[in-house]
Amino acid sequence: MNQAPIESRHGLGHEARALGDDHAALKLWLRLLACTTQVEDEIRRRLRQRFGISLPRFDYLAQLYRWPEGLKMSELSRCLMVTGGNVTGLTDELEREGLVLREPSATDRRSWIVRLTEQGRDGFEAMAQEHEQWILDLFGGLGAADIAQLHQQLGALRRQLPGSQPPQHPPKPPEPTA
Amino acid sequence: MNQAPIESRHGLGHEARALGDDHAALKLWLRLLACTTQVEDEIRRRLRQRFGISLPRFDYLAQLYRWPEGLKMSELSRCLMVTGGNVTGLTDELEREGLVLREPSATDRRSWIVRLTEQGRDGFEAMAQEHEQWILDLFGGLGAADIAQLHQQLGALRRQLPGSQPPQHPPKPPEPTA
DNA sequence: CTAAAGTGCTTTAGTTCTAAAGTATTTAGC
DNA sequence: GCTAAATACTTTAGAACTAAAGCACTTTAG
Repeated sequence: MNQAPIESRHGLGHEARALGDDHAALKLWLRLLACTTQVEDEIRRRLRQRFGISLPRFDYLAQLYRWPEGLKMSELSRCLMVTGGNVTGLTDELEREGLVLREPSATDRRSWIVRLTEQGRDGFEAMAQEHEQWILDLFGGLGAADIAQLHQQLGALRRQLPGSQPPQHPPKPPEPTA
Repeated sequence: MNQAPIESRHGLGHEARALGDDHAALKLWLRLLACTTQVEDEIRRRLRQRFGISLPRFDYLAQLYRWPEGLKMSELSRCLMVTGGNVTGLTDELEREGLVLREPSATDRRSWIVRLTEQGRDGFEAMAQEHEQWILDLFGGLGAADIAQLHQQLGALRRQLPGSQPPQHPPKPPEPTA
């Protein structure tokens, strides 16, 4: 009948890109990818079903939420790890939907400051709350100790990945009013 | 000048979707996502630069490589976790480039069996070898013990994710001739 | 001050993907 | 055997992204 969401919760997934040999790092990578993909697809599905929003837009709103005074489009581009062209498109749509607002920069006439509208802010808060509950559900089968340990180990992985700089926030990281 | 690859190796990345509170599961998820994205982008970049191939196509070839007798398109769709429409498009292009081959199924006239050509097979082997070396480089800063432990912990995470079935291979998993 | 280089955003063309609908063939029920 | 439903692939429209080029403005060097 239909080309359905493909029943993404099967057991195999990415964990199959290996050749025959059993190199540990490769297996680790494939498992890492498989876990992430599985969770991400589930979140994506729920966001669309529950709120009719895509994950990229949710991420976009989440970033703006953390900087109530707004961000330049170039800062958004860096935060979201996407190209500027992509930010232009997303901003166009979210602005059209009344969730964000483009304001001209006072100091640079090339630049825009993007901010959440009140509607965008309220809407995101509602979504974020449920989103966090989903994460708790998805990872809840792990105990608190396992969660902490995984978090710590991924931190170690991250630090040794080439090009890992210490996090550097755009203008300044204000309290997200939370 | 250009809207460059965005200097993907900065420190922050996805690890910023959180609100103000400090829930451990959410932080774990964001870090997991950040690690995966970082590695994946790097692999994607190297595949394109070194071999002029995209990650999706590499994954496609990798799956076929594991089943020398070929796979049905629907099986590929399941293995790669993408829709059938996507497989149709990828197959069209890879076939045009001479890397794979569509053969009619002997038992079902709706169905195609896709296989690597000799050229596809040889090409993939060369790429896969280098690809594995990249992974070793990227994860090499971790010791063998850390790698094993992370692998084990991600296995635990995976098993408790909702809908985790034991891996189920399409027809039968033959030795990949490696 | 002025030219050149740089920065910030937008536009364009093209890839990868999805969901939904369409076509052909097979399978099941009666 | 014939119809109805299911299956296997393809097609279409559209979202999300990228790389590259373009335009407007700003900064830097002479």
